[in-house]
Amino acid sequence: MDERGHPGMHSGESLLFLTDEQLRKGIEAMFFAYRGFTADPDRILATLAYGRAHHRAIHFINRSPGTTVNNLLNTLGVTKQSLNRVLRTLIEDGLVESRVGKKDKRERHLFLTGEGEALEQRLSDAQRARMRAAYRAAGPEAVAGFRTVLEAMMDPDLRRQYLSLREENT
Amino acid sequence: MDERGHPGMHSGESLLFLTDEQLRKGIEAMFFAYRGFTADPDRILATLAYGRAHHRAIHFINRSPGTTVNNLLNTLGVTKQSLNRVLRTLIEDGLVESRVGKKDKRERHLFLTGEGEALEQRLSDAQRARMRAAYRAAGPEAVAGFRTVLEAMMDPDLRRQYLSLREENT
DNA sequence: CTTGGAATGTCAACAAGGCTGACTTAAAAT
DNA sequence: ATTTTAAGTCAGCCTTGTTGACATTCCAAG
Repeated sequence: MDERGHPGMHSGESLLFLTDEQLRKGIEAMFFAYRGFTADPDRILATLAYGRAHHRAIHFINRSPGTTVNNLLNTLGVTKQSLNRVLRTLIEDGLVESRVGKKDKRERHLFLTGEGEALEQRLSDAQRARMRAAYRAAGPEAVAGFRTVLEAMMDPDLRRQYLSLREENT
Repeated sequence: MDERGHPGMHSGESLLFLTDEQLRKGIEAMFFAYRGFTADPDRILATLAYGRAHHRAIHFINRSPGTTVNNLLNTLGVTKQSLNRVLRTLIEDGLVESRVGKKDKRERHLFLTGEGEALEQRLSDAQRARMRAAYRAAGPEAVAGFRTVLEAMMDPDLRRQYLSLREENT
């Protein structure tokens, strides 16, 4: 389709970085990078009979201790049945604790146990090691650009969640 | 530590962008952005009884027409049984054509049919639209940084594949 | 020419982790 | 008192990944 940037759109600036070829490279970069992104935790999880879904739950419970099931549902974007299956095994295995809400007793507030925190550490250490290497190799300016583009790529709802993440609900 | 990043250095410079908190934000950015990244094609695929696996196969066959099954296997990082299941439906549905190799008749070379190309267009148009919006909002420098960090995040094998992608094998 | 190994395809079985739908329980809100 | 909400559960289905076993084809080395 449009192979080179058309100068006359917004201003006179070069839009060469918006060609289909550039976009295709970006798409493939996302695909390959995401594989790397999940590779290290996946290896650890495989030895424990857990999967990526468990990792995600653990990550976000750790980030927001006391979060409710509903909150987690919205963050993860899965059905409560899917989440419940994962959560149940984590609670049975003693990695997550579910406490009945004080104000609203219908709610369950989720916390990592000591053991849960230990696994979270193992997983995020592995994932951060790769991120750290990539960040260090790329430098601070590239990192800023990386984050900017990723934010712009999110759905608005998720971007809001991503940007807020300061709410603690206990 | 001070706040400004100094582009070219690596000794006494600020490493604030390498804190665990910064890394965690990067990790979550990847998670949320990847959701956005796949959302639009997923919606189209859902109406066609295809999944992400079909999209990936179609994408890489389109990128390298005539690629062999083995090549595709390496690129996608799945087992041949998994790929075969997807490939079979695509061939049955007339989106992909499999031609016996001329030099080595054991190999199958894969091509998109007209119909296959049409679907590829629909899917990649949708995906590129989001990427284009994100790129435009972020600007060329951010895009360069985005690509740099993603490349650094890949496994070395995959990075090589990502960077080459010029081989045509027919 | 024979044989070993590579590339491909296929069958079966299984698991993770998505989904929908239906239903229960408890508690809050109206 | 009734309705709505939060959570949990059961059943069943789908996609997409996995292993393992095995057949076929055919190149290439002995």
